[in-house]
Amino acid sequence: MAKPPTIVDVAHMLGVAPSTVSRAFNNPRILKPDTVARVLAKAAELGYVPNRHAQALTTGRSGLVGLVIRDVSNPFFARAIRATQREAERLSLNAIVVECDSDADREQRLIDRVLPQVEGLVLASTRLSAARLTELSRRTRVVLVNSDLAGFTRVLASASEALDQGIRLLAGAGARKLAYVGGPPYSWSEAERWGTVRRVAAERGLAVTYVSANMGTYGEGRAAAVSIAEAEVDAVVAFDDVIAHGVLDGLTILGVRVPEDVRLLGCDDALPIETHPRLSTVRLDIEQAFVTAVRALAEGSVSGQRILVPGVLTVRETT
Amino acid sequence: MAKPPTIVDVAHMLGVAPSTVSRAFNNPRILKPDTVARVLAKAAELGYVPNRHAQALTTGRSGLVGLVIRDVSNPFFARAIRATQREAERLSLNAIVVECDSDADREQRLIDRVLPQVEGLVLASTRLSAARLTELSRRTRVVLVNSDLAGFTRVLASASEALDQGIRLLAGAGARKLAYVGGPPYSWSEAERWGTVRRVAAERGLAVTYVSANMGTYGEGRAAAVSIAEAEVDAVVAFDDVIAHGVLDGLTILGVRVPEDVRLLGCDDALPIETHPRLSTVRLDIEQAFVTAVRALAEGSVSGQRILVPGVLTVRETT
DNA sequence: TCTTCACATGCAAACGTTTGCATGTCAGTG
DNA sequence: CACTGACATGCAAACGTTTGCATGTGAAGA
Repeated sequence: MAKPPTIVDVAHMLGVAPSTVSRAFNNPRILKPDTVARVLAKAAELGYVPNRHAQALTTGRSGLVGLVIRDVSNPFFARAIRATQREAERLSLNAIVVECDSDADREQRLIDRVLPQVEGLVLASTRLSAARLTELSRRTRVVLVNSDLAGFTRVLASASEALDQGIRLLAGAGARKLAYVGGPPYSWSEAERWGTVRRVAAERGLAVTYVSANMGTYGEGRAAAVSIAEAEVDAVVAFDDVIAHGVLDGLTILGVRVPEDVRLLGCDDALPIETHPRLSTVRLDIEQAFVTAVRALAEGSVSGQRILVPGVLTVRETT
Repeated sequence: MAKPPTIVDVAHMLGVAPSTVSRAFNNPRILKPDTVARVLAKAAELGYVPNRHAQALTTGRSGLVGLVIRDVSNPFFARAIRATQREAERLSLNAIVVECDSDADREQRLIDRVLPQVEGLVLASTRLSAARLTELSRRTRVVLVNSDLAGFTRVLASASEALDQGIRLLAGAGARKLAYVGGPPYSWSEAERWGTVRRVAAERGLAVTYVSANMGTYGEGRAAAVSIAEAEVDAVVAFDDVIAHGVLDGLTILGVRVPEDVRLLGCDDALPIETHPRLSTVRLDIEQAFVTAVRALAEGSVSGQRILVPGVLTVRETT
């Protein structure tokens, strides 16, 4: 691990000034093409790579964005990570991923830690209070995903419209009693989904019972199946696919057939696997949402706009 | 986003030298306790936070480690990311995650990009050639996970022993014909697993057919079910749980019952969900593996040791 | 009372870039 | 042939730390 060559090394070997080398990389058009070529050639020969720390120090730009999520094992966030990283790559950035477990204090702590290294932060379904977010936005650029807080640039992956369609479909197929298995409370997604379910159910004259799966785990979904079976509903809408799969498994164990006895609709469409029968769901355009978020960050748009990215109903075998 | 206070601001307000402030943070014991207290208090009051870029420039330490993986949506890597980040956190580091899709060139490109920012790299199931790795190790610290290359510090999450047990269990239950559904070729894990299956099968006098699922996706697993059914085997061992679940679904569609007609054993135990019947598998200690890797990096142990982390057989309902 | 030394702190260089300004050259114009 | 500019490049300061060395202080020992 010999120490790498610096801009000065390259400059000396060529008998030019360090600034010339710097410009050959950052501002080649103001140099004589021949000079640029010589510098680049020599740099390649020596294996010169700019020192990002030094660059960051002078320019204030570190080339890093932070992505703050709740749970890496949730497939939703897998898609989020991939999209974020891909877009960052396109913008010559690197992404640093932080998992913070639905715990606001931990989230704050971890954010404080990455803060000094990043140019900006994408917060997915953050648990931070409005006050803390405002404070945060004074220290760095912030873009919110799936949090609808006025004044912030925010991207919302909306399931509302597709869910509406889905419920009408269920009602059309004869469903009268509905259960909604809710996910993490206080999240924008939960509020939007539960709100939509309640509203549309009311419009269509469907009864709806609420069952909770606060942590959003598979196990909770399976446990929820018991109360669902007791409630003798015709259809279930779940907060997301992980929960939906839990419900599916739970119902199967109890001898309830899906979709014959009960129809089931999930949300996200992010699972790396399928089950049998294949789950009907709302496919969210998570990629689009995070790509948009990263772009907004990079552009430095502190515009505070509210961007909605709609999902689409994907009917498979459980409805 | 007013520009944050620097060490010099703090120093001036207190009438001390910048170096004193620096020492109050990094080397408090050589200062008068009272001074330390005053500095810390004033720093807190001003909201002073050390500039990591400047620190990185002088010390050469960026506080960042890179984690290079193949596929974020694979649950194996979800556990890897979590463990890495947690351990990094404990060591006051941040982790930067890079997904590179089983593509050596892309991997090289992305590594080159993060290289200047990180103190070291954890490469999980890398696709890089030995030559490239050697070259890489001259430029930064490298720890390998699930690649067994002599000379490098490497951590191996081994399924061998547990797989051996599992196959003996299958044989004991009367299995005579085995299928192995292989994952990404050229990976150490694949070599170890397939090697173990073949060896143990031979020892027990079992016939074994190889079916491939090169990309390691659910869909390939499901497709593989067809050839499995044709081969009329008694038991299937799959490279990992994602594939195993695909196989399970595929077999179910074909009317083959698991475990009655065919027994099924997966590997990893990382899925955020379960299916019905619950999958028997080898639970790998992925956390332990990555925690070890990060520690080795942080300690700067270029010792080149080979660390084996064994998995345990977890019998559930498919065997 | 003078010397010695430990201890606490200050000074200034260094880390590797970027960038505003100064300088030098040369072609084109009058 | 002198003058103006455009153009290419050099010079040096700045970014915010860390750290080896120098300095100043006061207490302990002689």
